[in-house]
Amino acid sequence: MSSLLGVSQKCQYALRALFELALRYPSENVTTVAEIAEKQQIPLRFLEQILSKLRAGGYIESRRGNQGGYVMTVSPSSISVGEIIRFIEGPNESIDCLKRNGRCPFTGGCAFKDLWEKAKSSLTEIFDGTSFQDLIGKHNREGCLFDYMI
Amino acid sequence: MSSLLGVSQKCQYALRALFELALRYPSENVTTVAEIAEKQQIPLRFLEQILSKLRAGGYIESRRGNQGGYVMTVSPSSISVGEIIRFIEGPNESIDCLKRNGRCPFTGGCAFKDLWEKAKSSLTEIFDGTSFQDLIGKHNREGCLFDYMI
DNA sequence: TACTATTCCTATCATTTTAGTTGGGATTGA
DNA sequence: TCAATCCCAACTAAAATGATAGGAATAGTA
Repeated sequence: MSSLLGVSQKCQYALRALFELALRYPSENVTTVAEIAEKQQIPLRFLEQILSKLRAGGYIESRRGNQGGYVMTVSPSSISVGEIIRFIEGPNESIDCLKRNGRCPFTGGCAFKDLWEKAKSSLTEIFDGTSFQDLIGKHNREGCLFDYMI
Repeated sequence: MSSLLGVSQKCQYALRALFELALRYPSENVTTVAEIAEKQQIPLRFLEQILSKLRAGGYIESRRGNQGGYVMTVSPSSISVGEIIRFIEGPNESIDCLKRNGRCPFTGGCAFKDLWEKAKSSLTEIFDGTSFQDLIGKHNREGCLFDYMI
């Protein structure tokens, strides 16, 4: 990663997978990992781990065994993209100034701190302000193919 | 990196080093790598490489040999933080959707693309809108110590 | 000239992170 | 019973990160 926005592939997979399940909400039919993997072009065994983690976080539920799969049980409008990013990426903070007990080279405060905070809060605002329902709305308005419904 | 804002340690060092030189602008006296390293708490040999790169980019100039060092030759008001971040981090793009020829899982367009673009442009706006002169202004207003002047 | 402080160039390296892969076990519906 | 499916944990290959090291080139100074 490197250019400003730091969102790992894994996290992008998680978001796409959750989006795929959100599209089916509030149906109680489960969707298999294989189907999500195919629709969203994610390596299947890697996706397994990601869905397992999302399940642990309470964002989705699973049904095991034959005819099993995953299903979203909370409303897509109640989950924001930002929440999922934080959940998947964890509490890592790459900016020294923003770390707890981060060291600033100047005792009087660092010239960059405000800037990093501003950038971070701007992203937080955008990502926390976008729910999966919003994504679905956009998706629909732009006339994407619902090939899974055909 | 990992949590939203993806700015490497190396890049933070580059920004701090350049800021340190900007503080001395428009003086033509050079500053040694050793002094910058000490003031900004950056590993010296690593900083050497970073300054070398900034020089190649035309942001600073060097004087070699005894009594040598680095000096800023362009106005701090003409260089933005965003420009330096891009210069140091390079053209890497971690978001699939934003890559040239990036593959979106949906042929009709990806539900996330707009979101990534919005986030990216928000950061660009913030970082490109902040020059090193702005940082110095902030630094001064907040009463930081200019211990190198004492 | 010799000496020393400095930047410059290139290679190497250790650690961590990333992005998976693999193997096998547990569970369930038919 | 059997096949489809999720579940768990370990392993791994590649890349990125954050340096470290050696020595060459340069320039001021005695």
